[in-house]
This record gives sequence, C-alpha cells and structure tokens, in this order.
Amino acid sequence: MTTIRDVAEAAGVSIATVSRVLSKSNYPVSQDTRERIISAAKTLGYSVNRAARSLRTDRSYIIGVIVENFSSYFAPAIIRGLQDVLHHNGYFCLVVDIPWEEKSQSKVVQDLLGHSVDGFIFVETWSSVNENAGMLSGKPYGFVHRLFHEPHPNSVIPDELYNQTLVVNHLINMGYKRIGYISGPPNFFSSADRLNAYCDALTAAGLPVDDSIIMPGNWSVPGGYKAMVDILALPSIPPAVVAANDQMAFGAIRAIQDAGLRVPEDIAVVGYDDDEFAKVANPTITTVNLPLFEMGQVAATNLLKQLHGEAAPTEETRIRSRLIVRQSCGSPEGRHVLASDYMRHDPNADRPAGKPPVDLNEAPE
Amino acid sequence: MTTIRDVAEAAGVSIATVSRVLSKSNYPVSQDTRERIISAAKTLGYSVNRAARSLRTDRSYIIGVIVENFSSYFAPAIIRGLQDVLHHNGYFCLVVDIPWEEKSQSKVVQDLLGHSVDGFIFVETWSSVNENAGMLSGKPYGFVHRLFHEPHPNSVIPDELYNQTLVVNHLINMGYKRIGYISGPPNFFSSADRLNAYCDALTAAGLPVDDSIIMPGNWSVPGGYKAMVDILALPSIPPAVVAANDQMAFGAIRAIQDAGLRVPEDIAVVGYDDDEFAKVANPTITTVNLPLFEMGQVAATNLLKQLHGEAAPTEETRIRSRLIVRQSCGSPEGRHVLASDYMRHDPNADRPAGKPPVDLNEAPE
DNA sequence: ATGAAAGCGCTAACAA
DNA sequence: TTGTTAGCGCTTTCAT
Repeated sequence: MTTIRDVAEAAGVSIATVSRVLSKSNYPVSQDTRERIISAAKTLGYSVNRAARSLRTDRSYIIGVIVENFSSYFAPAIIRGLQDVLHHNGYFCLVVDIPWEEKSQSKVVQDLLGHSVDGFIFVETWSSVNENAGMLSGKPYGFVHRLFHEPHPNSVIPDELYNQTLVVNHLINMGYKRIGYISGPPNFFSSADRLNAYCDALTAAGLPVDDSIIMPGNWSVPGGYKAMVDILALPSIPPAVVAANDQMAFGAIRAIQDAGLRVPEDIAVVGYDDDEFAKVANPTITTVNLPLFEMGQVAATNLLKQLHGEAAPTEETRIRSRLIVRQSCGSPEGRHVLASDYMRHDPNADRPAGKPPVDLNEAPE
Repeated sequence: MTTIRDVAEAAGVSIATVSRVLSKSNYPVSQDTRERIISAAKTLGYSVNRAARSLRTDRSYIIGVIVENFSSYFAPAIIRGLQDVLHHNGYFCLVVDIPWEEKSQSKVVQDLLGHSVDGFIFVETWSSVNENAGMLSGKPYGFVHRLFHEPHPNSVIPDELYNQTLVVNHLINMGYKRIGYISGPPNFFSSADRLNAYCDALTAAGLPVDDSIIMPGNWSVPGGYKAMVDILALPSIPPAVVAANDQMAFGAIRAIQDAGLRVPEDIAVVGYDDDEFAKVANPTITTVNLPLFEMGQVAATNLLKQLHGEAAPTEETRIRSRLIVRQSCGSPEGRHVLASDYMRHDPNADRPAGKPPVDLNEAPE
C-alpha cells in the first residue's frame, strides 16, 4: 500500500503538506504544490488509510446500519436510499442484520462503537433502542420505518394519512358512494393511520362511515381473502373496497372472482404498497407506492445534518407517495396497465441514463 | 471511550498484558491476572478500538461486500447468509450497492481497500472483476451467484443441474411421458444448465426430447404466459410443463386457465426458485428452492478459509436445493399446501427457537 | 506557505 | 510471566 510518505517523497514536500491537500482541509497550500501532490497521489494510486485517519480524528466515516431483517420487503430499498446519500458524502455503511433479542442488539451496538462508527441508523427495528439512546454513547442516530411504539422525533416514516387518502379519494372521485375497507392488524401504527385516513376521506366527501363494511385483516393474502368473503356475505355488498395493503387486495380480488364476480366491473379494489402482487394480479392493482427509497435518503440526510452539528429533528419526518392507477379500480387511465408489462428482474430498471440497455436475449459484453 | 490504558490501570498491570488477554493471543498469562483484566474490562465497559488495532495489524475484520443491486430477489438472502457466518467469526460487512459501470466498481474497491478490508465478496456482479483481480491488491475474494461469464473457481452458484433434475424427475415419477419446457433467456448460464438437466432427465428415463414442446421464455410472468400460449396452440398439448422459474410458471398457469383448462388436472406445471409467485399462485406451485442463504454461508466460509491461509477453491462450489411439492403438479402430497397458508411478512418465520412468537393481533412488548 | 514532531490506541518485539 | 517501548499512517499544533 502506498502511504502519505510515498506521495510526499514523489512530490518533494513534507507529509504535513500532503495531508493538508489530501484531507481537504482548508489550510492554505500554494496552487503549485497542491497540483504536484494531487498528481503524485494519482500516479501512485494512493488511497488514504482510514484506520490511521480514524485513529487520529476519531471519525470513521462509517455509519452503523442496524436492520431487523433485510430479507424483508421493505429493508433493501430503504438501505439503498441510505447508501445513495451516504456514499455521495464519503460514508460507508456497516450493515448488520440482527435477530430479535434485545441482548444481541446492544452487543452489536458495542461492536459498532468499537469500529468508531460516526452514527447509527435503525431500520425497522422493533425493540426499544429509542429508550436506550444512552448506549449509543452520544453518537447521532435515527430510525427509518418504525413499525410500533410511540412516535420518535428521529424517525422517518411514510405519510400514511396522505397516502391512504390519495387512493381513497381516487375511488370517491370516480363516483363511488359506498366503499368498504380491509384493515391491517391493530398493533401496527400504520393500520390505525390508514383506517383514520379512510374515515376522514369519506367524511370530508360527505359520505357516511359504515362500520359494517370495515373488516379486520392482517396484511396477508389469506387475510384479505377471508375479509372479502365476509364482505361478500353482507346483505348489501359495497361496489368498491380499499385494502390496507396490496397482499390483502390480492386476496380480496381472488375471493371476488371465486364468488363469480368481476373486478373492477362488479367490485372495484385498490391496495397500498405497490409491491409485486399489485403488478402481477389479474387485474393489476391500483395502489399507492411506499416511498422506501426516499425514506432512506431522508434518514441519511437527517443524520448527515446531525454529523455537521445541526440539532436532531424535533418531529417525525413523514414521506409522501404517489398514486399508481392500474386496472383494479376501473378508471379509464389504468386500463392499459397490464401484468404483461411487468418484469421483476428487469436489468434495465434504474439503469443510469446514458448506459446501454441490457438485451435479455443477447450475451453481455 | 475507555482504552486499554484504563483497563491496565484498573487491573494493576501493564498495557501489554491487557492486550495479550483481550486480543485473545495465546501468549501465556497467569490465570489470576487474566481474570482481573477481564473483570476490569467488563466493569469499565471496554471495547477495543478497531482503528488502532487495524492500523497496527493491518487487519480490519471487515469484509467488503459488493452487490450489483440488493433490491433484487436474490441479494438480501445471500447477504444474510454471508453475515451469518462472518459475524459469528468476528467480521463485519461493509456492504456497497454499486451501479453497473466498471469505473465506479474500481473506485469502490479502492475505497474499501482504504478501509483495510480483509477480503471481498462480489454478489451478482455482472462486470468483469474476475479478470481484474489484480486491483484487489492480493486480498482474498469470492463470487456468489454469478450470472454470466465463464465459470470462476472462486464462485458459489446453485447446482442448477441437480436442482432442475429434482423437479423434472418428480413429474417423470408421477408418470408423465410428455413434458414441455419453458426456458430462460440464452445469455444466462443457468438457462442452459437447466435446459440440459431437463433433456438429460428425460433421456435417462427413456423419454424422447421433443424440441417442439420446448419454448423460449425470458424469466418474466408475461414471458411464461406467451410461451404457454404457444404450447397450447400445438396440435398435441403436453400434459405437463416445466417452467425454468416460478414467474414463468405463474404466467403459464394463467395462460392455461385463460384457455379454459385446469391446473393440474388438465396440465401440470412446475417452477423453480420458490419465490412468492410460487406461494400465492392458484394453484400453489411445485418448485425447487434457490439455496441463496446457503450460498452466502458457503461463500463466507470459503473466504474465511482463505483468510486463515488456506488456498482458494479450485472449482466452483455448487449448492443443492430441495424439492417443494405443492398443488400445481397434482401429486397427492402437495394438495394441502394452500396459498392461504402463506404470509409473506410473517414475523415468526426464522424466529430463533425458544423465542416467543409475535402475535400479529397483539401489541408488542 | 511549509516543515518537524507529537501522539491517537493498539500489538509485538525485546528485555527482564 | 510481565513490562517497556517502537511504530502502524495519519492529522494537527507549533515553529519557521
């Protein structure tokens, strides 16, 4: 490995000067020497030894990211959002996937502190770190996609009220007067938020809230199926149903079809999340996307601000989504959005502009 | 932060002795002092400063994990497998999600080298690092789930031949004599492997290989749908079809049902991957799982061996899967496996033994 | 504007 | 078995 000494020698200056240039301190260095140093560093392929820098400055440019389970639907996109911001600011992420227990969590925090991480981000973590901020030894931290517990000022979550209103209003605007609801399980705060948004949207539109067409679900496909079966057994079936997530919408659609009815002609259905179920269901599901990537970006930005000395946020940050109109709601603009347009592993999705697309039927390179 | 000095003082010994104990060197230290040191470290909440250790030993206990896109279906499970092994051996992962370009890849490698990573693991990376191993400056490395290119001795991949044979043989054992095939796109090496396995399995069973019932697909739901439409247009429709992945099986099933036929009664269908499509399709899909977690574990184990001085593997490591019998093949043991048994975000999946299950309808804690 | 040198916390070579 | 000490590569204070 080439060190700062090699560069100094090559440029004919002292290591102090090299450090001043390469560590981007704003200490004055003459333009001439600066250029000599930079070019010497480049030709030698110099790259700073972070361990040495970290030892000296007590800053590592590493952020500890602690995740409950990043095989979850949510975590990978959130972490990509985090890294998108963090990498652009010179930080790396030590990502740790921890099991549920409290104990292993504090052990991981200890170990990360040993690595001199500059801060922590907790993704989807269920347990009570928020109450134990002390163990983070003063390092800044934040949460993304908190699922339970009280609101925490340092956390970034979806704007459930706004998002759910978006899709309920879409049905209202289409002229539906009776709209059923399949809710999430009660212990998730998002269940309550979404249900409230549904009720408020109806009320705001002058429509009555009818408890008998609000069915409890549990986020799952079969949960949606069962809830829909119950709705179909009602004396008067609502012509439109909002499911609190896409999986339940998927189950509900199947229940409707199994009963010999059509979606959206007989009953319109909408979901929430914009996950794969929404894209490949038949019909494809009108929904609202979960802004996971953006949530990660914002959480990272918040942390960066704290690292630059700003105060931590005093309120939760809520991120808004957008409506995605497909077939299941029956509205005209969604008719063309077929499942057959969807390819999950499309290597061309997210491809940076200007890059040649990958032809799935051609050998690469 | 407490340092080795504080511990030495508290235990009444020199820092060298503390280091000998706490760094787990096998240098002889009397049992008595050893215990005093350990207890002092514990009461002081001491945790080694990795930057200092790393600077001194040139080992960081950090592995650089470079991923093409870890929002993919494959990456998260692989990385969990990596971490499962790595964490148990005291290593952390610096996970970096890089865009497609060659240039950003070598920059990331540079930066990771600056962090003194002890090794590299490339997950799903498409570009040609394997040809540029030089830039890793001699650090050990390995690949997981290579998608293209020539075989690389340091890579861990699914045993495509074994796995595909597993599911084809299941159909053969059920008595099917004519079995169609929907293949993956030609540029993936797994497409060729799976197709070969299908042909070999038929031949081994004394069945003819009929090119007219082998249709090209492209991994996607609509690709499977279209391929199946073509099969259904044949003068003689095979009573069973193997799709090279679950998404295409999902599309094929829908095509069959749209044609007014039943799965599995009229046509049996099997897939490959055991992804969500296999679990929620109607009927649920008989398939073979992709051993992603295990692949991660094995790759990590291989790297660990190299770090301990063993030679790198001289052949690709191929990991075997297991057959998962569900409804779509019509075999009796799969009949009870309903989509309604499936909950994607089941917080109780993978829960360590002895841990209380999470009740989705109860508030946590 | 530049250089000399101290020292971050640790490990390991050498001394006792 | 234990202690003393050099030095890993870097940043930063103090001199010049």
